[in-house]
Amino acid sequence: MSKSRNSAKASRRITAEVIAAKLGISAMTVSRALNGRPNVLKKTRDRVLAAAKKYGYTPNHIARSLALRRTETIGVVVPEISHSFFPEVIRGIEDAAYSAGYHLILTHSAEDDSREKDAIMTLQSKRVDGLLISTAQTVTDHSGYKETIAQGVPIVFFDRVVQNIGATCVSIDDEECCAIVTEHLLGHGYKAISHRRGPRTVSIGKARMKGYQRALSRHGLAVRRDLIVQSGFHEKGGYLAMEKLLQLPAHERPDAVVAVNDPAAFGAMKAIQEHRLRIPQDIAIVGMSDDVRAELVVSPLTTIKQPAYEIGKAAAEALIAVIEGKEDPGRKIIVQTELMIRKSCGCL
Amino acid sequence: MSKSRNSAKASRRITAEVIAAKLGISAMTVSRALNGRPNVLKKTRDRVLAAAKKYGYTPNHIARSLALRRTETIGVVVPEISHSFFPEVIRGIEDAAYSAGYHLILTHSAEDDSREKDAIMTLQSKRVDGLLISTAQTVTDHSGYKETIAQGVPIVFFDRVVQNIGATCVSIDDEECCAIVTEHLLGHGYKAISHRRGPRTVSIGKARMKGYQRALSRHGLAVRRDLIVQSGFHEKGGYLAMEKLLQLPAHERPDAVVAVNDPAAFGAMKAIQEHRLRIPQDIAIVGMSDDVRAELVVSPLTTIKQPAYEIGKAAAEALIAVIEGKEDPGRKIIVQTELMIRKSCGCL
DNA sequence: TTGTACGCGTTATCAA
DNA sequence: TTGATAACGCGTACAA
Repeated sequence: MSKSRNSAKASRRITAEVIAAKLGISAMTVSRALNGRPNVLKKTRDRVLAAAKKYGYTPNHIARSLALRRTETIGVVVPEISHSFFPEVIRGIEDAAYSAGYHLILTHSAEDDSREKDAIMTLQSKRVDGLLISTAQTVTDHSGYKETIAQGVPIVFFDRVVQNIGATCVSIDDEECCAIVTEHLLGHGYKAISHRRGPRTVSIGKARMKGYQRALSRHGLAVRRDLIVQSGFHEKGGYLAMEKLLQLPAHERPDAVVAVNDPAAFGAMKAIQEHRLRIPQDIAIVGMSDDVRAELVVSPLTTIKQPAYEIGKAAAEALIAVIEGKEDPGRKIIVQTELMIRKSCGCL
Repeated sequence: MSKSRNSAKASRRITAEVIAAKLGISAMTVSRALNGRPNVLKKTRDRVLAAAKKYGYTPNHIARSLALRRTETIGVVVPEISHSFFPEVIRGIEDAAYSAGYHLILTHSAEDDSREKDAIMTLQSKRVDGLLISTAQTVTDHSGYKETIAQGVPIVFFDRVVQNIGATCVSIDDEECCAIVTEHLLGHGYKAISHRRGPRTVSIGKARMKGYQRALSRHGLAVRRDLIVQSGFHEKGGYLAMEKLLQLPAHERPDAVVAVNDPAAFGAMKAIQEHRLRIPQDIAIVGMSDDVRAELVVSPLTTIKQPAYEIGKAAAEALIAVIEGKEDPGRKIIVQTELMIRKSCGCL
């Protein structure tokens, strides 16, 4: 009976032990009752439940996590939050997590390598049960991911993935999708098709580039290096890349453009319009990702619709399955897409 | 020396104690070194840092949180994630939290009362240091919030706020903003101005309604009940409400519409166009929130720009200040807005 | 400057 | 069915 014990007693925060004392039972029984364990007398369980409600007892998950070495929490790392694609993905993640009783710690890397690394480290410190990552553009070194996996924290990549390092990957078939839009243009007679390519370091940039090339080869067309310009994933890059291309003499200009994603396409469209050229009559253009703005711009954009919500949901479900040992890591999950034909490709 | 201790040693997870053992010092010194406490020999600190890196030691924040009774984590509850407004708010929150060394647990209520309650409870179980909430539409009872605050968990409401219960509130001046757009229409000669009002249970719905009425009164116009129709916050509601209004005989129809927000305005616009009426010539319309689509629709929407990012940032900063005892709870923070004049109001 | 003992609130384990 | 004890891994307070 130390004095500190006495003085604290009055304002003591309610813990399982406090409830137990009120009821003249042990903390262990309180814990068992609240967790729905079978080995508790129904009568005892009812008394515990009533007391818990009466005193407003909320079990301390932190202590629980420490004892169980499980937090029922998933760490999420996205490169950006505002881009309309990610909020939908996050919604899918949240829904799946909620159903399974997991919570989300959300971080964003702002496309920055070191901030991503930092986020992953802190998330590990917080002992998340697993990680859901879409890589930042500047990431080139994958050893950090491997280390994390080696330490027993499973990773599921989505959208921007890193394959063959033991992590499950969820994405669309980027190569195939880009081949589809490119073929769509080829099928309508376009010959000089240009590509606004994405960053070389990001998986989807590389894959889409491949798809573009594959489509051309399949139609017996040579790949013209001068028609491939790096643009990044944003409007500005798309605009600048298109500007550059429009400096070419008229007969060398492309008659169509495959942009790595919709924002890049919007930028390119702006450049085309500023040059007083018409879409699709003078230059046709297609994008990828089905941004909300795609159907609203002056010449509605033909694009590939990515089911963002489904990607998030599938990724979270896969991660939880791995966490709970119901599934092995390293799977590749491909989510289905849809070609949205609008006016910008000139075939309507 | 129990046997379990021996057998576990080999695969033991690296803790401060493990690092300490390797170095022949105590766990406490490791802790001190890693937390940058002054009372550690520089030489010792360097050895600890090196060993930590070598063995890939990441301090266990869960244990730390338990000991400190602080998690450095903020719980966020938003009614929806996809609506373009909230992602920007979340980005602001994340940035402010990141700078201050806090993490975010993100939940969404899906506009559902009980799901929100559930989220708040679990968040409290996870012992977040504070809560950032934008209320769900169906919430009518505020006693849950009060209880949470009484238990010592500070709340900051943003956008959809609950005033006078001891929580800091961050929002735009909804009443004033709605008065401004309404006055803008009145100033350009519109007489029969209709309102697509929001849900009665949500603070911003009520405040905007008031602003609309105030502007009318100020111009000596009576409020016509038949021109006020509830629409909710979404396109569909805006559409249905407008449909209803267009059933009125032509001379009783409004010549302008003040929508509670942009999505509701889009819905209304759709209805107007389906009736082959022109915007703004036949019916002018203004919104509120500056959705990304506002400037892209056929008749670009005049609206109030809400600085979503700033709202999130201000809310997170205020919460952290309260958590760290640097500020008292209960403040009202008003974020500045901007009137974006486009074509839909007919004054360009 | 460094180490020891103990508490944070829960659960696993084993005994009753 | 229930209880006592010892972890989980860290930080505080005090002693050395």
